[in-house]
Amino acid sequence: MHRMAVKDLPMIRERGVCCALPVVKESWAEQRAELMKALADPTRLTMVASLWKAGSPICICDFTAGLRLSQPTISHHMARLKEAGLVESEKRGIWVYYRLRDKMPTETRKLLSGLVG
Amino acid sequence: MHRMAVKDLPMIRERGVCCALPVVKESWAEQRAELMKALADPTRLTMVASLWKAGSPICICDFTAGLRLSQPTISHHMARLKEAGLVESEKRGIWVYYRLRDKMPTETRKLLSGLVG
DNA sequence: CGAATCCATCGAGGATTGTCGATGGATATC
DNA sequence: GATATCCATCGACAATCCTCGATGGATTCG
Repeated sequence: MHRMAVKDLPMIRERGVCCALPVVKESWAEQRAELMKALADPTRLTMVASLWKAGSPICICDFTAGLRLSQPTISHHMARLKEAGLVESEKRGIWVYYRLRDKMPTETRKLLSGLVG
Repeated sequence: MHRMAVKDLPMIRERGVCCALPVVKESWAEQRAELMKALADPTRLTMVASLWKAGSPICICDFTAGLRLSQPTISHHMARLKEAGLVESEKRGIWVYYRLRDKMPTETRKLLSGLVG
């Protein structure tokens, strides 16, 4: 990537006029930040990574057993992932199985790939 | 990616024994979650995207002017990015220029590429 | 039917976060 | 030296988040 050399930094700049380069809020930032928040937790990252690597549904009870957190906390984290559109669930008897969502935006899938794979 | 069909889900499972599949906390999760937290904010995402696309240092005063936030808030967000090892700064007169950090882990750079590019 | 298991939801406590105004240091201009 | 500009830090406030115990619905086993 091309990068401006340090010595090329403007030495002089008109004081009080700071908009030499227009910086505006990115339109996608809000939505993308929501996705990042859903992934900004070690427990949820582990959940996503496990589901990704397993390639098959995992009972939530296995997360409750394997991670060192209470059952409500595990349930809360999984609900958070579901709300973000990352996982989907299916009830099977008294058990509930979670898996990565089938239909995911390409960019989201790419992001997960970079995170986990 | 191979995905187990719904009908292949185990119908019966021994009650009270939930560790059919060992799920353990991923070793990289903690560190990676810190990086995700740094990126889990629309303002900071915009900052990183602007620096990425510009390919050259940007005066922080341009962020203060362009984004609709107070100067201390902009400064705080940038400090957060710096703390996460995503940007580095250089003082030039009374101005401070920020740029994406030169030496960044490959995985981090890949993540940014998927986010911004 | 009664007991046991799995799970989601509720309510609460403590920690973290995003935002701002106020303040002061550093630097350049007059 | 006095003044003005840029910026980081501090203190504070409201909002959000992570975690847990308690509770109740759903389901299965005896």
